[in-house]
Parts: sequence; C-alpha cells; structure tokens
Amino acid sequence: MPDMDERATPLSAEEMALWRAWKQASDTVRARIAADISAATGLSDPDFGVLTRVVEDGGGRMRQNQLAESMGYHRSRLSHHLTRMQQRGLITRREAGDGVEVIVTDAGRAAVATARPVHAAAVRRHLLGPLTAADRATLLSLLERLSG
Amino acid sequence: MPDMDERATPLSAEEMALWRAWKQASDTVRARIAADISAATGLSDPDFGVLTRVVEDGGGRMRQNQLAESMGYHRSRLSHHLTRMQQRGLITRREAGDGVEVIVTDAGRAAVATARPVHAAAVRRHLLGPLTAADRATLLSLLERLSG
DNA sequence: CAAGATTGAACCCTCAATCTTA
DNA sequence: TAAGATTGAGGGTTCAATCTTG
Repeated sequence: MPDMDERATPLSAEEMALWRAWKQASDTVRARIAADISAATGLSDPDFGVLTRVVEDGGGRMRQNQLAESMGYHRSRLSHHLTRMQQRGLITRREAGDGVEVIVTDAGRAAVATARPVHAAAVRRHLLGPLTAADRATLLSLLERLSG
Repeated sequence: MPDMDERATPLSAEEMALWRAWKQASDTVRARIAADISAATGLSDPDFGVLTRVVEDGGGRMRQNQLAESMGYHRSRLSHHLTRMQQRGLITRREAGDGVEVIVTDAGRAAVATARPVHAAAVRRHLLGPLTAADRATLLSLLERLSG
C-alpha cells in the first residue's frame, strides 16, 4: 500500500503562528480580566455574569429558567452553579408556582456593585486599551465572521 | 454623603459590542476545534497538547518536569492530567533517576496521529478560513499586542 | 533544605439519568 | 407526557499542603 498522505497538509509557519497567537491571546485576556474581578470581589466570571443578569435585567430576582435561557446555559449547568453560589451566600432560591425564583442576597448585590467598575476598567486595560481605533473596527467585523 | 460616582464610567455601546464579540468568538472557535478533535479521536484539547509535545519534541518519551515547563503547566495540573490520561491508556509513567518519565503508549500514538490532520483542518475551517489575508495580518499583530 | 511530584478540596462544565408535577 | 430542575459521574483547573529524596 502506497503512502496515502494520511497527514494531509500540516499548518504552515504562518498558519501556526496565527493559531498560537489566537490561543495565547484568548487565554491571556480572559485570565487577566477574571483575575482583576476575583481580586477585588472574590467573584468568578460565571458568578459575575449571573449576578449582573439577575440584578440588571430582573431587579434582583428572576426565574431560574429565564435566567438559563438568557445566559445560554443548560439547566444542569445553572443548577450546579446556583448551588455553589447559594452556599457562598450570593443568592437564594424560592419555589414560585411553576418554577424556581433566584433572588440575589445583599452580599450578592454588594459584590456585583463592587465588581462592575472593576470589570469595565479591566476590559479597557486588557482588551480595548492596547488597540488602535482601526484595530477595533477590523477586529469587530472579523470576530463576527468567526462566530457566525 | 454625596454620590461618589462609585460606578465609574460604564462601557459604551461600542466597547461593550467589541467585548461581547471577543468573548463569543474566543469561546466559539475553541469549542468548534475541540469538538472536531474529540469527535474524531476522543482526545480533549489538553490530551492532544500533551501527546503532541511528547511525540514531536521527545520522540514518545519525556521527563514530566520538562513537559510541564514546555507546556506552561503547573506541576499539579500536569500530574492530575497525566493520572487521567494514564487511566485511559494514553501514556505510562516510569521512575527515572531524578524524575518521572512520561511514555506515550501505542494507543496514544495512534490517537495523536489521527488527530493531527483533523486539528489542521479544524484550525483552517474555524479560524483561518473565514479571514481574508488582510484580516490575518492585522489580527496577528493585534493579538501579539494583547498578550504582551 | 530544595526540587520534583502527588494529593485533596473547591471550583467549573457536560452528559445522561432521574425526579417532580402540572 | 412534557417542562423545570436536580443529581452523579467524569473530565478539567487552581491552590495549598504534603511527601520524597538527593
């Protein structure tokens, strides 16, 4: 049997460089922003996301099912996460007719209030700041193509 | 006490759009590539990274410590991961004088050989393909600035 | 002691199975 | 039965504590 070229064509040096830079930057930016928020408040990225959603879109309380949908979370993921957040005193859950209602505690409100400006500053410092206006425009259109 | 402007300046609509697009694209591209590799071989992203490193840079065997350094992994992370990979039959570990030697099994070699072209194709399909040559050039320089 | 490695706990995510109840 | 929610198992990561051995 002849060599079937099973290895197809490997990534060229240019392709590899872009791939590695992409992976590196994705990880780095995410980690830096998460670290800033965590240092200031103890909140993880998902904690911040959940609290922000419930406080801003629901005034501090929201149906668990609606929360899952609006965040693109599977039921089980949200259930597991809320269990942990509840144990840390960030939220409470209450049986509410046809579903469960998630209620942000005072501690949860305080944490997210502290986190908000830290998050904005972190996004500016670690993502927006290093880019020129032209970079930002190109990047936005290109990112949208990648997610499509 | 007057309002202290505790909320600093929130992200503008443009800033928010770029931040969201960034998060979205980071997650999407990573997930798609990982899904392709997993579907073809059952390997996770870290599995593929470890096997590639040991096979390509070490010919199939490498000191655990050296592996950790070359991958930027903390000792404990690598230890936990190798324990799982060992249970799945992808590698073996052997006491070797001043450290532990990681050895890729035949099953590990087979898996990474299958994964390699799938990975290259996935990177092209999900990252490189949707971009123009100009996009790629801009993106590379911009990503390097973000990681710096 | 110091370096290499392991371990346990806590966090996070996914999948599949289960429970509950209208 | 179907929707909302939980649970358990298994994979992944981090941190701090520990073990081991030159």
